Amino acid sequence: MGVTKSNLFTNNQNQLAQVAKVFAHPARVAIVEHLLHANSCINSDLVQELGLAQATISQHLRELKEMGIVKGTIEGVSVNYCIDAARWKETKNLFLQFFDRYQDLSCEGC
Amino acid sequence: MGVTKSNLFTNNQNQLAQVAKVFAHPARVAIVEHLLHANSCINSDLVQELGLAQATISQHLRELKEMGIVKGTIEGVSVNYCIDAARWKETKNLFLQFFDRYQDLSCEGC
DNA sequence: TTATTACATTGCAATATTACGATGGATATA
DNA sequence: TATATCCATCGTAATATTGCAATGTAATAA
Repeated sequence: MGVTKSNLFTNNQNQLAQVAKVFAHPARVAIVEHLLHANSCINSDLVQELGLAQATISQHLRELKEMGIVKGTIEGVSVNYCIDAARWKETKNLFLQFFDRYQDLSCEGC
Repeated sequence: MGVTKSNLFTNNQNQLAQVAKVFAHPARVAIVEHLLHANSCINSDLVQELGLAQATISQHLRELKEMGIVKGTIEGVSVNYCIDAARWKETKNLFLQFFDRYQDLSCEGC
């Protein structure tokens, strides 16, 4: 019926899926990459950079903020966005652990 | 209007987003983890393991196959699924490169 | 005060995703 | 041949996501 049955899965699986969702859209990947590159920027920079409407950028930034990967600081009229370094490391480790958990990939059946 | 504007982004960004989509659902994370753990299994194993309907598991397996991370081999009546080791490494590296591309996270503005 | 700038939020339309029952094809077994 | 098993696909329903115009808010500039 279109609703993910989160209760069937482990916390770790749900957590990884939720973080993966953040990177599951090229606009958000682009925003994160731009922030990593530029250290910080404002909404209108991203509108220029990506070519999406202001409202759309704002919405993607909101999701990134909700996930904690990005944080915004009010600076006069504008809001300065940047990567939350601590959360970035956490996220990175979540993926690293997932990929490193199994080293012995030896499929006999295939 | 609800359609991702892929043309606005780089190949790398679209590629990463597409792979991330695979992990953006806990059922697919669970399937991949089970396959990594068990080396290989059949559809009905996953139905038992996850508690989702057979048709739903089949659909998730299809997406994993389309992304190349999982491959299926016909074995008598059933289909034996396993992780494609080469693709797994590629995917892992895609994420590692993304996370490693920027080491100097020093936000002065925030 | 008025205008401008920078964003967030809301509301809408289009599309995508998730889930399952039902059906059907293919292979094995009695 | 008849029956059972395994699984892909189709059709359907519910929900989620994407994108934008319009509107609202708050701070600054004229």
